[in-house]
Amino acid sequence: MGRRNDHTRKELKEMAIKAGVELIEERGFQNFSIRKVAAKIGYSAGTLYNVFENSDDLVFHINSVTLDDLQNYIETKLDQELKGVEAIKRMGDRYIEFAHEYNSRWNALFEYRRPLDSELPQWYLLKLNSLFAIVEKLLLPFVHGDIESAKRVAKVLWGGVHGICSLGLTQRMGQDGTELLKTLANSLIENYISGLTQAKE
Amino acid sequence: MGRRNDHTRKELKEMAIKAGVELIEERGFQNFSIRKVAAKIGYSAGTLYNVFENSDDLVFHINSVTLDDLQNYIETKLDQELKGVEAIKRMGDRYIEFAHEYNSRWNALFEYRRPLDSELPQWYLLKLNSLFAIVEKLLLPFVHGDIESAKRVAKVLWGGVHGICSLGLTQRMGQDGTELLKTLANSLIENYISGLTQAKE
DNA sequence: ACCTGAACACCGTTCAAGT
DNA sequence: ACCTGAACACCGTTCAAGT
Repeated sequence: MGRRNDHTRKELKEMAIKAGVELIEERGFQNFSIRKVAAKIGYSAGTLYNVFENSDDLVFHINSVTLDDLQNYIETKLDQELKGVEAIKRMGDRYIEFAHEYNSRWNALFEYRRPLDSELPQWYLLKLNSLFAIVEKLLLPFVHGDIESAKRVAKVLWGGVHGICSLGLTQRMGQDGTELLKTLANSLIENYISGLTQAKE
Repeated sequence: MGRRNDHTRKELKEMAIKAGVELIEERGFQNFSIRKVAAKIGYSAGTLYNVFENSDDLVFHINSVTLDDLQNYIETKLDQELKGVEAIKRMGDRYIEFAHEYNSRWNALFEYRRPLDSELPQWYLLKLNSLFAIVEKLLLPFVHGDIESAKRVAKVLWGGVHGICSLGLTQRMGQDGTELLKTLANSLIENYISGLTQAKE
């Protein structure tokens, strides 16, 4: 036993995150464990504690990769031609598609339901922020450029679409498939914005 | 060891569910285990396997109690005077209050994020249905009495409010308190319905 | 028939001891 | 300095054996 020095700290971290992503993807989050990740990369479990605070910390890093992939998925498939409400509806569609296609990893994003007082890591919150920012930008025209309003509206829409997707994919609204969920999300986006702009005039 | 027959099967089941509710309430879902529930009621863990299929089955029964409490919480606090949109907005408020007040149990409701193909128990789905039914009934006037439309709109609204509540309470939209979350949910309900009825005319 | 306790195959986490 | 393996305190689940 003892030092091997096969990999740098940084390499180790990357290997573990990659292995974790694969483990969740292949076998679902229920089968995830820090011990399995260690086995997958050929190290002992203890070693991962040199590199991550604990199991939660590793999961947050895995989730961070998933958020990057999600952002990428949404942005690259977002037709630049689309404007305004249509663009936001397309984003909703992409979110639901991603959640369906990468279901285990998307689930992992929300596994950490902690007591109210527990906090998410700061760097993780920043990453979430940049997802919200995409919608905020698209919303500016509807709120006369007021960034605070855009932020609020973005929360309503992301929250709303996420909720429909979440209850839908976990079978809590019946047997609805992704197509219906997209329809519901589109309905939410379209009518909410329509109601909002109506009221302002 | 051996038979005690202190309690009937039914009593045992009720004791376990009650103990589970308390355990989650007091120490959070992370600290829940079927072994702790067994200890709490003075039986061995094995005994609970005579009465529940497995740990998941016990959790579903605990969640069932939570859904009853939620329905009760919403209905008893729902001012009978309120009509239409105002009544639905009040429901959203109550949902968020409940999720905040009984946060651990509310969290437990959504812990079971399983692979897409796993199914929730039939009796549990029926219970969820009766929650949706409350909103559907309130929505009928807005959709010219069309029950299918009411069902769709109810999914959008429950989903939407749940999503705002879920992302909000788990700190995924920032540091927003329940008051702001209620405002967001109200905005969703009001403007969505407004947009919806506008479009129909 | 009902219940227990031990057993099995796992967890996350810590840390003395080895190189 | 880095890494391991054993240890600790847990899990969910099964089942032979006891009353």
